[in-house]
This record gives sequence, C-alpha cells and structure tokens, in this order.
Amino acid sequence: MATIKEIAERANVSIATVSNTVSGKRPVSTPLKDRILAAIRELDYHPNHVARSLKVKQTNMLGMVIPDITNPFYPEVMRGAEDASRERKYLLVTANTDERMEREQNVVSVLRSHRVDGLLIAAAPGRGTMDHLQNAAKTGTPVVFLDRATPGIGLDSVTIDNVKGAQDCVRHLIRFGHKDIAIITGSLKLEIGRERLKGYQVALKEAGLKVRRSLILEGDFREESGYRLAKEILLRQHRPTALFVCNGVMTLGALQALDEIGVRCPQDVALATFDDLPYGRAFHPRLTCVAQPTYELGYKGATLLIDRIEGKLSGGPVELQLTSEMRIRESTTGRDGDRHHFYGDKSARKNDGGVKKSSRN
Amino acid sequence: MATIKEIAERANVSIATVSNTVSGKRPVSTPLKDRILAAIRELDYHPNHVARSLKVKQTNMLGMVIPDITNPFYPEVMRGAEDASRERKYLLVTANTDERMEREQNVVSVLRSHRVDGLLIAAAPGRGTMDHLQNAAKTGTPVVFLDRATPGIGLDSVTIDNVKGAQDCVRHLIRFGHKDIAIITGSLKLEIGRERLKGYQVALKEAGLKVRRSLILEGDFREESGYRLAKEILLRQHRPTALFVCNGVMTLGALQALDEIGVRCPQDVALATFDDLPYGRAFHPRLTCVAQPTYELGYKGATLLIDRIEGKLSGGPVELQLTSEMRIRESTTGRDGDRHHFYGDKSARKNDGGVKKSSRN
DNA sequence: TTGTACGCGTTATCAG
DNA sequence: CTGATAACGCGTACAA
Repeated sequence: MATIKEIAERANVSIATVSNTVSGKRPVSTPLKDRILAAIRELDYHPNHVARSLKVKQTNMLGMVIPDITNPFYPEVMRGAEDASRERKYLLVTANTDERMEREQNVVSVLRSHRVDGLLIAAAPGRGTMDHLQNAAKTGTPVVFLDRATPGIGLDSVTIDNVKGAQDCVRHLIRFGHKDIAIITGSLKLEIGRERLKGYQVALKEAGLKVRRSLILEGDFREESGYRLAKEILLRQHRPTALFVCNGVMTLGALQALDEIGVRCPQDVALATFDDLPYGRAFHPRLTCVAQPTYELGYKGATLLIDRIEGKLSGGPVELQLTSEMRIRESTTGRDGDRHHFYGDKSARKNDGGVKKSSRN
Repeated sequence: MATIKEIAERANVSIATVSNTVSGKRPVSTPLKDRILAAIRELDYHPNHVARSLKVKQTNMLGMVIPDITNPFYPEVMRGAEDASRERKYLLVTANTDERMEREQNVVSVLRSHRVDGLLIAAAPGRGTMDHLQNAAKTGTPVVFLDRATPGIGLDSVTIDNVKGAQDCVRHLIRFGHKDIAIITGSLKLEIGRERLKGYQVALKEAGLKVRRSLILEGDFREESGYRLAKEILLRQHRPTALFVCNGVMTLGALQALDEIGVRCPQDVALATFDDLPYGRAFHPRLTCVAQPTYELGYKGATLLIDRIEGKLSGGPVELQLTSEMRIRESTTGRDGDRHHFYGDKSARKNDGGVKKSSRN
C-alpha cells in the first residue's frame, strides 16, 4: 500500500508538503497541491492511520461494549452512537460480552491495547467488579456508562429514569383495576434491575396495595427467563390478572409462554413491559410499554464521551438522564391506541427526548 | 499509560526481555519473568497494539460493512463473524452504510486508512461501482462478500442459494393450491434480488403457471416498501391468494399493511417469506419462511477472510454457498408446524448447515 | 511556502 | 538467555 513518501516522490515534493495538503493544517500552493492530489489518486493512497495514531497518541476509535447485539434493544443504541461518532470523526468498535463479566474484562483489555480513545459500556452483571473500568478511566481512557450504570463510581453515564418508567407502567395497570400484578424483574445484581423493581413497589404502595413477595419473580433480562417465569406464575392456582415484564426480550419469552398454555392477552391477563420492541408492530396484541429513547441513548452517550475525550468537560462526572415514554396499546386495554401512526413514529427518532442533566462535582 | 520501557526500567531488564515475556516468542528465565509480570500488574500495562501494528504491518482488525444493523438479519451475522474473529485473535469493526453506496465507499476508505487486515462486505445496491472494493483487494486488503455478492468480480464470497430458497417457498404455495401468487422482490439492482425473483419464476413455470408481470412488485428490502407494495396489491380488484415476500423486514411492513386494510392471514391471503425473523415466534400467524443460516454466514465469512489474510488459501476466489431451510408454519397452512420446539431450535445454531464449496481458479 | 530530522512504542536482528 | 539498536509511516518543530 502506498505511503506518504511514495506520494512525495511521485509529486516531486517533500513529505511535509504532502502531509499538509492531506491534513489541510498548513496552506500549500495550488500547483503543488494539484500534483499531489493526482499522485494520491493514481496510487490509491490512504493515509496510514496507525502511524498517525502512534505519533499523535490518539486513535480516533471508540470502544463500545454491550451484552448482546442480538437483543433488539442494542442495535438502535449502536446506530445512535455510530452516527454521533461519525459526525465527530471517530470510528466505533463494538464488542459483545454475552452478559459475562469475564468476557467484559477481556474485551476491555483488548480495546485498551488497541488504544481506543474512550469506552462506552453497557455493563454485564457482576459482583461489584468494576476495577477494569476504573483502571481504564484512571489511566486516561474515559468511560461512559450506557443504560446500565453503577451508582457512585464517579464516572460519566447516560441512563433513563427506570423507577419512573416502571412506576408509570404499573400505575397504568392499577388504573385499569388490576390488584394482582406480578412482576418479572431483570437481574437484581444490576442497579437497573433493582430500580425497575422499586418503581413497581412504589406504584403499588401509593395505591394502597400491598407488595407480595410471591408476585415478584427474578429473571435475568434474557428471553428464556421470561418464558420460564411467565409459565410458572400463570400456571398457579391463583393467577395474577396482570403481568409487568422488565424488558423486551423477556416479554418475547412471556408471550411464548402465554401461547403455549393457552392464556389469552389481554382477556385472561394484561401485559405491560419495559422496552418498545422495534418490530412490536407486528405482534398481536400490540404491547403496552414504556419506550426508551434508544437511539438517543447511544447518540448522547457517544457525544458525552467525545466531549470528555476532547477535554470539553471541565467538572466531575456528568450523569445524563433521559426520560422514557409510556405507550398504551391493546395488551392492557384491548384497544389499540396507535395502530395507524406507525410510520409517523420514525420521524421522532432524532428528537431530543427530554433531557435532565444533573452534574455534580 | 505505561509503556514497555517503563516496565523494563521497573523490572531492571531490557525492553527486549519484556517484549519476549509478553509475546512468549523467546524463552525468558523465571526470575526475570516474575519481576516483569509483577511490574506489568502494578503499572496496569497494556501492550500498545498501535505501535505493534506499525511494526508488524498487521492490525488484527477486520472491517465489516453492512447496510443496516437495525435489520434483524444482521446482528446474528455479526455474532457469527465476531465469534470467529475472537477465536482467531482478530477484532471486528462494524460500520453501517444505510444502504447507500456513497457511504459504503466512505466507510471502506476509513477502514483502509485504519489498515484493517481484511473486509467483510454486505454490499449496498449500486450501479456496478465496485472499484473501491477491487482497489482494496488489489492493494492487499482481502475482501469477502457476505450474503450479497457480485458475480464474476473475482473475489471470495459466502452466500446462500437464493434461487432454490425462493423456489422452495413458491413451490410450497403452489402445493397448497395457490395459482395467483404475487411477489414483493428486493432491489433488482442486487444480484440477490434478481436471484430470488428467478426462483419464483422457475417455480411457477415448472408448475405450468404463467408468470404475470402485474404480480411482480419491486421493493428495496426495506420495511416501508413491503408496507406500500402489499397495500397496493391487496387493494386490487382481483386480489392474489398468496404473497411471497423477499425478505424479513419487508414482511413486517406487509403484515402492517394486512392489518390496516383488514385482510386476514392465512384465511384471506397466504404469506411466505425469505428470512426467519429472530422474534417471529411472537407473531400471529407464525410465518412460513425459508430461513437463512445467518450465524454461520458470519462465522464462515470471517473464517474465510482470515484464512485468506493468513495465506492459507492458495488458489483463486473461494465461493462458499450455504443452504437455506424451509420452515412451514401457519401463515400458509393455518396450522402451526413447530410451535412447541422454539427453544430447541437454538442448539442448532452452530451447526454446519450444509456447505457446498465451489472454488474456481 | 517548502524541506529535514527526530520521535512515537514495538518487534526483529544481531551480537554478547 | 539477554541487551542494544534499526526500522515501521507519519506529524511536527525548526531551518531554509
């Protein structure tokens, strides 16, 4: 592959001049520039970003680590992050951890070796082992938590208000007269799992309903647990009249369970869930849910990270919190609230989505 | 961030010795090794892969370019590619092109600047403009086409048998007595789009049915076109009794259209589609489809690419072709063929899936 | 405006 | 087995 030196020779100039025309940092006279541009085209020259990175100590790469790309929640987040990265001239490198802490540590290590300029993390559930991330931050690789944050760790994050989201959902169920509301939670090792459970509890209490342990089932945010736990609870003698599931993929499992045991929704049991699955429009019944601003989560996360990398943030950790949005559909009401507005939804994608910024120093 | 030099100083050895203990290329005595390992731990040393890449002229990065990560077909492909990459110690960098050739060219250029060792491409529809890929291959960056190949370009590829897949699907519809079968094709600018259309035509002809132009609608593999074209054809005076849609996301659009105009499936119209959507289990009716081995497509593509990079392939272009699998469900039969085997499916994920290898030199 | 020389952190070669 | 040193391709003083 052609080097800057070869371009210089072919154009009869010094390498400095080639560098200057490519980067545009210093002006170059038109005749030289033309010769150089021609040489670049003829030799199909692509500046060696590796050498450049070594020299300027900056790779213009961002590392994104997520639990599982096949969870439909993440591709949208990635799109947001990628768009923001591209706008700011960064390349996004994504890696899956399979929800395993061991893999996360390994992936972060690899990414650090590759000298990514910063890390975007949707954490895997782990027993408080955040050393690999704190070390990275300490040695100059900024870290931004995405969606799943660890409180009090002193790092930037962008999350959503999980307590409120869950609370909204459960309130809605209560308003429709439900008293026996079961919850399938996510992993309670994750703050996000605990927060959603809390929203459920708060909503029940404020309505004067009591929180019954038997109606709280701990899942792990994966499809199989939704399937297994829904089956378990719906086969009980005394079946709850409503079910609140704490993320989208567990809901897919739950729907499967409903189907197999012949329980109808919403006639036999109402269903509300966290996450609006991107292809949920094709489901019957359509699901009442609290939708997260996934695209923005990624977009804002990457923007925050790059601002941090480029020293545009002076103070302590920035904790962005986005708000979720309740979408009421037939899985709780029997009527479909928005079936005729699907394509309209898409335009809202890049919207701001209501940001609360709380920065503490 | 700590450098090899700092480790050497702290351990009182030369940098060469540090390099040797890290890489394991040359033996190092135990006492020295222990001191070095200790220093590495204390300083949280991560070898600078950028400097290494510059020296060894190999980044251990693979570039993957796909049209749209939010198309559920691709995340599985990515997983396969990522798993293969990890096993062979490569880092996978993925970028979206939004189905736009201009973006694809840009992305490939960026990836080449970053000196990825090879490129995995699911091409965007373009007017025969493959120069950016041929240039890459010519200057030492191997390219393998994934899923969407350009025939006769002289590059490696891994695809599936699209003609047969479409043929199987349409044959199945014919067997169920359908004579008026409409097709929503993908972009006919893409070989893959033309192949699927061909399978449809062949199946009709072999059954003695005639191919009617009015039943062929050209989409673009995106959801909106499925919606629009399904709506158009189902509102005609003489409505076809069956519809064959050429990929998963267009089917989502079509389902939406059915719903809006109150046409029931399969009672009013039978539906068969390319791609088994990962969350199709939650649909009603469940869809008859020809499923592609997505995970393997990625896995085998990355493996092929790495073999090429490492010089393990001597001859000319390798063209791997995987076989797809017909899955008959209620959208064509009214009965659900496999509703009780969903979780069993997953174990088949890493299977070989029937490979035909055709290498021409 | 243009050219020269040095260093970024590694690996590889060669001498001890 | 261990150590010194020359590249790798580029950016950037500094000199012209």
